[in-house]
Amino acid sequence: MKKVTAHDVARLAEVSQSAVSRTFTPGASVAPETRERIETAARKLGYRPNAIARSLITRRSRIIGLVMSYLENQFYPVVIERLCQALQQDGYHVLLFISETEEADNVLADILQYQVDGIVMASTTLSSALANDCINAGIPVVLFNRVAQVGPMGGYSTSSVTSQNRAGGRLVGELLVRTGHRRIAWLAGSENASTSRDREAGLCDALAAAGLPLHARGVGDYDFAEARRAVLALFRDPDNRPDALFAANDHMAIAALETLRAELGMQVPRDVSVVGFDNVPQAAWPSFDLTTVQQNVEQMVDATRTLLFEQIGGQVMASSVDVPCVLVERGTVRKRDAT
Amino acid sequence: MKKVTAHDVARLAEVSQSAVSRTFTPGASVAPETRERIETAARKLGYRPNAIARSLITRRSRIIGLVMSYLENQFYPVVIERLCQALQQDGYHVLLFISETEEADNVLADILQYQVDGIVMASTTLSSALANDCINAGIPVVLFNRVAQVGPMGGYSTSSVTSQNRAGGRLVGELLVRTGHRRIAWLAGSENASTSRDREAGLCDALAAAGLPLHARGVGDYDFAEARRAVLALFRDPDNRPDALFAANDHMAIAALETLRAELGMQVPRDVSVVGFDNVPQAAWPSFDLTTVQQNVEQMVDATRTLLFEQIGGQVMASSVDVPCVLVERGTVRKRDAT
DNA sequence: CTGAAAGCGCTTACAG
DNA sequence: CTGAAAGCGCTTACAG
Repeated sequence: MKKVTAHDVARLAEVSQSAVSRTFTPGASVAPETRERIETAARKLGYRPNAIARSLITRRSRIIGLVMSYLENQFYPVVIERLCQALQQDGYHVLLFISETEEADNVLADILQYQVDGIVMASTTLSSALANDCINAGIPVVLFNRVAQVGPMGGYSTSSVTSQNRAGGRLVGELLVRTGHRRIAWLAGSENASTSRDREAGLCDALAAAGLPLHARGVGDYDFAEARRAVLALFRDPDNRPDALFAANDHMAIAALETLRAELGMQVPRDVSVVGFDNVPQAAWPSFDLTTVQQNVEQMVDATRTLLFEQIGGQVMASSVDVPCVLVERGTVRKRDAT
Repeated sequence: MKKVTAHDVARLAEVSQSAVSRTFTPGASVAPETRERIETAARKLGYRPNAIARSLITRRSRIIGLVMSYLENQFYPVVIERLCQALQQDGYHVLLFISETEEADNVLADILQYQVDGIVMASTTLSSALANDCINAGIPVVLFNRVAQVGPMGGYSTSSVTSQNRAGGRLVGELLVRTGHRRIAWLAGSENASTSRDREAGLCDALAAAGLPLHARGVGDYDFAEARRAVLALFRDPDNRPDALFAANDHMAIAALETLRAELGMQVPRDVSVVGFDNVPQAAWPSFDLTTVQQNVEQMVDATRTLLFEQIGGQVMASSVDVPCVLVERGTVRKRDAT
C-alpha cells in the first residue's frame, strides 16, 4: 500500500518527474503524446498528486478556514452547505472550526498553522479580536453576517458581507406600524452583535418616523432557551404586554412562538404578532408560518467568494457588501388593527 | 509580511534549525535554557510551525475528511458540531465535503489529494462504492449512522458506527402495539439506506410478535417534501387510514405532523399517532412534542474517534459499533386504546 | 543535548 | 517540448 509518487509514474512512462508534474498542472506545456503516456502510467499506478506537497511549494493551500459557533440555528447549516459547494467548485476546500464562545484563541493558532489561504468567520458571536489577529498574520478574512467592530481610533477594518440589516429592520417596523401595532417589543440577539444592533436600529427608525417609542426590549442572545426566558419576562405583566414582538432572528422568533403559545396560552397573531429574521426553512412550516425577512444566502455566498478571492489575489483594501433583503409576509402578523 | 520560518527563529536564538524544530515537537529533548531562548525568539518573531511542511515529512496530515449531504435534517448539524469539537481536542481537524447525491466521485478525488488521515462518511445516502474506493486507496473510513452494503461475495467490509436501529425500531413497534394501534404504517427513508431498512425490520419484528401485518408503507427519501407527498398518499383514502405512522427519522416525522395537521385536518394523536427517530432539537419543541427514539450522538462520536484512530494506528480489521438508543415518549402517541 | 544532512513530494525557472 | 536542479519548511536518524 505504498503511496505512489510522481517519480514512480515517471519511471513507468520513461520521462522525467518534471514532465509528470507538468501533465498535472493545468496550462503547462507537454507534448500530446508524452501527456498520453504519462496519463496511462498514472492511471495504471493509481497516481494522484499530493496536494500537501504542492501547497508547500506554491504556498497556496487552497484551503479556506470556516469558523462557526452555533449550528442549532438552522441558518448556519444552510450557509455551510452553500458555501462549501461554491468553494468546492472554485477548487477550494473548507476546514471547519467550531468554536463556542471565546475559546477561539486556540482555534486561531490551529487555523494559522494550517496555512489556510483565507478565513470566513460566519458567526455573529465571535470576537472581533480574533479577526484582527488573522489580519495581522496576513491572512485574508471575510466576516459573514456580521461587521467588524470599529476600534478606538477608527480601528481595523475587515471585509464583511451582510444583509442590509438596518433596512430589513425598518421594513419590519413599517409593517408593524402600518398594521396598527402600538406596543412593539424588540428581542435582541447578542448585545454586541452588529446584526442585532443594525436590525434594532432599523426598527427604531420606523418607530421614530411614526412617533412611537419602543415599548419593551429583551435579550435572547440568539439562543433558544435564553429567548424563552426573555419572552417570559417581556410578557410577565398581563396588563402591559407588547402587541408585537420582533426577534433578531428566526431561531429566537420560533422560541418566542413556542413560549407564547405553550406557556403563556397566547394566540399568534390574535393576541400578539411575531416577526423574525433570516427565513430559515422552518419559518415556512405551517406550525410557525412565520413572517420574516429573507436573507439572500446565495448572494451572500457569492459576495463572500468574490471578496475572499480579491484579497487572496492581493487586494489590500477591505470592503463591505450589503445584500438586499426582502420581507416575507406570512401568518404571524395580524392584518388590520381593531383600534 | 514575509512568513517567518524555523530558520529565522534559529538565527535569532543562535541555535540550529533542528533545535527550533525540537522545541515545537512534544517530547523531543531540548535543554531547558535552549528551549527558553528559542521560545522567546519565536514569540518575538511571531513564529508558528507550518503544519503543511510537517505533514509532508511525517506523512500525517492530522486532517479528517467529513463527508455529508443533507444538512436540513437537523440531526447532522448536531453531529458536525460534536464531531468537530471532539476531533479538535485530539489535535485533528475537519475538512468538510458536502456532496448531494452521487457527484461524489469528484469529491473523492479531492479528498484523496488532500492526504487526509481518515474519512468519516456521515450520510445515509452516499453510495457504498465511494467508501470502498477510499479503502482501496488505503485510507481509513468510518461510516457514521450507516452500515456498509455487503457485496456479492460477502464483499468489502467497512467500519461503521450506528445506533441499534433494529432494536430501536422494535421499541417503537412494541409501544404502538401496546397502546392498541392496529393499522401501523411505515414511512421509509431511502430504500437503500441501512438505517431505514434496519428500523423497519425492528418495527416488523414487533408487529410479527403481535400477529399484526404492516398496514401500509410509504417512502419519503429522508426529505421533507418527499415525506409530505408520501403522507398525502398514505392517507388519501379516508376509510382506510393508518392509526399510527412511524417515520424513519424525525425530519420526516415532523413533515408528517405538518402535513397531517395543516393539509389533512387531522389531530395528533387523537386521529393518528406519529413517531420519529433521532430526537433532534425540534422534536422537543411544544409544537411537535414528538415521541421518538434518541440516538446517542455523544457515544456515536466517541466510537467514531476510537474506530478511526485504531485504523490510523494500523489496525486493519474493520469493526462495527452499535450504540444503544432509548425511547423518548412525548405527546404524539395516544396513551390507551378505545377499541 | 545539539547540529549537519538527508529527504518528504512536489513546482518552476533555467538551459538545451 | 523536456530534464536536471534547486527549494518549499519541516522532521528525524546519526554523529558528536
